Amino acid sequence: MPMRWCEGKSGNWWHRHFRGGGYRITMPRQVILQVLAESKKHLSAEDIFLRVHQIYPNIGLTTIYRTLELLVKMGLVVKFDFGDGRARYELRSGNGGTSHHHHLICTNCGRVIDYDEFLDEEIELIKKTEKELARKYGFEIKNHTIQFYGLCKKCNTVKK
Amino acid sequence: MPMRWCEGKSGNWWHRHFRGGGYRITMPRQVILQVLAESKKHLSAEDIFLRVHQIYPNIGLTTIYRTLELLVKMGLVVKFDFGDGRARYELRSGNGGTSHHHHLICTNCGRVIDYDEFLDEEIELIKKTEKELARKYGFEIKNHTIQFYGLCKKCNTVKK
DNA sequence: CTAACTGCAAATTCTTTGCATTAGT
DNA sequence: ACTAATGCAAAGAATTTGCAGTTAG
Repeated sequence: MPMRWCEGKSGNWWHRHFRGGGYRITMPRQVILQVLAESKKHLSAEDIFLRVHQIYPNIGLTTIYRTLELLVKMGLVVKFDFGDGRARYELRSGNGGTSHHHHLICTNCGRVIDYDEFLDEEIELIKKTEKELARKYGFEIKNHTIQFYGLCKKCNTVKK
Repeated sequence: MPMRWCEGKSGNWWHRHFRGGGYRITMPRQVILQVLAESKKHLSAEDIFLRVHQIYPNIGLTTIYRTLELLVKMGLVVKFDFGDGRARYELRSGNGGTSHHHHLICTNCGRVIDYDEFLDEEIELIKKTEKELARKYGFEIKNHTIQFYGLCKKCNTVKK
């Protein structure tokens, strides 16, 4: 029904991930991925549910959770915790390439900024650290997060 | 009753934080801080509750939560989320000095390792980034986290 | 066809809140 | 004494689970 979004003749870029894992390509999954792809930034399960609901009203919240869990397991989506009790989800950078997720979070109002300062240095350090951690602890590292917490300009002046 | 832990004649190091903020020094708070100081590493509210309970059985879980909230607000404790739906708490490094909290988390079994590779570089980069973010976005940065997620050696071989 | 997927409702789990009581200062 | 702090029970919120019906391959 919807589905008009960067699809090749043989399906979308993520189809192989599904086929390969023996997972079925269903309408809910397509819509959820579409929503994630369109609005990219740290959505909560409920955010996703609401947007998905507009496109395809039959999809339940449970399916959102189950699909997100699958997508995270497959590595297509990253799950975050900003400390407000609800998880956020973000599609991994388009296709290949390591994705980086750097957030600046206001602990008072919950505002989240995606920053991009010193990314190159950061990425270099992360890579190095990842390699060393993998070697030393035998971990297979899948992902990482870097987050700064504090008070945004507004909350800082209002001084609650 | 308990309280035999690095206290000067005029009270523990954290007393001034309490007095200064107009907060009372109560038994639950003392015990909770003792537990945090003794076992340092990423405890959940329930972990803390259980240990506190052994020392002083009357303290309720609610008080644990309320005290932790206060301690976080005061900056004495750092709150973490490792993605398993329960928050973890850690006492900030002893006294002064910026504390750094670096974790390597197995997404399968939940094991958490505190790593210490490339800390100097990391700290330097963090400092620089913090300064820049404060300048650019007007944030007053209070804290940060760096976490790596992946499969630990065991979970990786068992290949679930 | 048949096993994976879905939706609903109920259940869990973690955390917060209301309120009467207790205890620092 | 005056209030902050506590404990209990109940409420809330996010996420998970059981199960019968649905659908992709």
